Amino acid sequence: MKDRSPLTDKKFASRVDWNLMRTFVDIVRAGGIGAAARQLNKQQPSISAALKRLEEHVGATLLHRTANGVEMTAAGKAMMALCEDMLESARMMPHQIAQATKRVEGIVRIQIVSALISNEFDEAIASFHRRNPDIHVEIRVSPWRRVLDALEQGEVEIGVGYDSAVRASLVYEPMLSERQQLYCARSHPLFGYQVTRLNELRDEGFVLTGEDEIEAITHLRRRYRLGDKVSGMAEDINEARRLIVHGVGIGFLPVLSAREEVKKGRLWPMLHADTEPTYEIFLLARSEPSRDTATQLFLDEVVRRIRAQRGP
Amino acid sequence: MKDRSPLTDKKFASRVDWNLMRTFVDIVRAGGIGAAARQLNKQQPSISAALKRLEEHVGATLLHRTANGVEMTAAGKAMMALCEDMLESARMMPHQIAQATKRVEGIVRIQIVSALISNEFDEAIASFHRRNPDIHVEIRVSPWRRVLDALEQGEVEIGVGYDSAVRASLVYEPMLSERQQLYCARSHPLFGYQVTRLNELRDEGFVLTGEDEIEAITHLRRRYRLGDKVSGMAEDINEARRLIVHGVGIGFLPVLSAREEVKKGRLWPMLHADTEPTYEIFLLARSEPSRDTATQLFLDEVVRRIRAQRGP
DNA sequence: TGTCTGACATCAATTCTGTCTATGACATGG
DNA sequence: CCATGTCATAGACAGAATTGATGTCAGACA
Repeated sequence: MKDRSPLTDKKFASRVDWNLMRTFVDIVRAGGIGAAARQLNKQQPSISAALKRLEEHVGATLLHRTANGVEMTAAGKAMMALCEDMLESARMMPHQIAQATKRVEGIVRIQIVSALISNEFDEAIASFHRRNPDIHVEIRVSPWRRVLDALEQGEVEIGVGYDSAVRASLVYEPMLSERQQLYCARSHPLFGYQVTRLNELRDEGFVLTGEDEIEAITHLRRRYRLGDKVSGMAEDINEARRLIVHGVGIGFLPVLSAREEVKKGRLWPMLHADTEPTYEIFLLARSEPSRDTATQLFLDEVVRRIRAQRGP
Repeated sequence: MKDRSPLTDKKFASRVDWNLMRTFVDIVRAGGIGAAARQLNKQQPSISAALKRLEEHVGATLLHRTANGVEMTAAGKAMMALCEDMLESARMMPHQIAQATKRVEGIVRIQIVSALISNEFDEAIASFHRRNPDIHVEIRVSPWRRVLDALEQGEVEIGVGYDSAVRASLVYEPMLSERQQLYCARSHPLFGYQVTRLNELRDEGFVLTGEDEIEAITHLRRRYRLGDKVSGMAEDINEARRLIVHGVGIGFLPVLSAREEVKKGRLWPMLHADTEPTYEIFLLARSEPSRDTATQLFLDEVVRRIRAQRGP
């Protein structure tokens, strides 16, 4: 009965050294034992031995040692998922405890694209401020490229917007998918008509959103030579909408942000709904280690809500 | 900068000894430092020191030491929640790894009350068998009291049924809430009529379910002196329904189990829907340490599904 | 091929840190 | 007011993890 290693051990959780699980995550993330050792300022044999101990307790090979690093076995992947959960809990501790202990002070700066419509986000801000009245919340509006820059520069903690690529320095939480539509004013000759051939619009005067234009739209415009004739320009969607409503030109707007005007009969969607360009709006933050407690709590709040919304 | 204790530590998760979190759970669950020490076969100062180390790292008092044990502070409660998450992950490891590594063999015996209708449960069994074809699944039917006994005796691993109390040796996962209704057959003079005064039924011949009768119903019957005249008896709901359908007597049945017969016009619900007795059906298992991998995996599967169902 | 490099494993010596024993302080209850 | 429970502190100790040196193996490159 000395052999208390295998998987049938009922008291596994109370016998293993939980630190081995943290080390395991480090090894996998680093991609190898030596690599992990360097990151942790330890000696390589130390990590090697730790992994061995863990595998002994578990009773299965977790990682295959290859000539250039390690790769997870099936068991390793299962292990990794659980270990990452543990890490996530551990990471939360300072923040959660700060919140429970004292009133957290600090500042959360948010940079956001204009005219975003999201109930979850609004509610998250409200509830966050209710729970943490001493945290100062600041919102700035800018074109989406500026949102990304500001985040990476550390000018703000949180971003909301679009991105064409995925940067390692940021984390992306999908918030909602937005659609855009091409609108014209009531005074426009095509008001009330659906346009099927985009070429027909080549000579129309366009209201553009400049730097704030989503790339999908830019491509679409290039393709059909739309907007060669620019009759108006505003980087803020709300202002662009004003220009379009007042007949300065036709132009693309997010459907939700135009809904009210459409209902009032002041804007007309010119394209068939199936052809509306779609893109994802993300909640953005710098990746882990550089977040302070205020930011982390805000992030928790929003992520929790948008996940709850997306789930079902 | 030697002082790297407080809450603002960005690398908290990678500096603390994760084992302290397990110990923390043990202390809270045991209700005191000494008590925890005894359970863990350690000396009291050892645990005391561990808690102190943890509190130092966290930078907050987690537990108030009182004359008879400890009690959690606000910070302690926040900590406890996260530590329990970690423990839960750790507990899962042997089972998850077993599943990932080999085809798990074993047996899961389920004792269940008759005529239970639950899609989630059915699907869970199907998907469980798909993922673990080598695990033998056995289902037995019995009155609810027998379900509880069988579980506690270790005759079966899983139970589904009702309980009037809460026993420490079992864990309860709410599965669905069932309603019962009083039915009569088509041949009955009251078929088609709603009974408002239960007293009127005092002289009716009843079909009873004996030991399988839910306590709420027993009370209801006693109160109105129903079922003094017993004209039929069957512990299996399906058989009781048969007796009622064929006019042996009137009797209570779960609404779902009678639905088909009602639709076919062979049974009639005599009471107003608002007065239908309601009770919870639980998924039952013995508490933690005595579960084998097969049982744990089955439990995971079912719980995951019924939680997903209940959540929204 | 041979050799070089980088990856991981093994081993003995050392350092460290958690544990134990013993003792003290403090509250509660009879 | 003493008995009995709680937890805290201090110093000795032992075991476990880390170190640093060395060994093995696979792939890359010439």
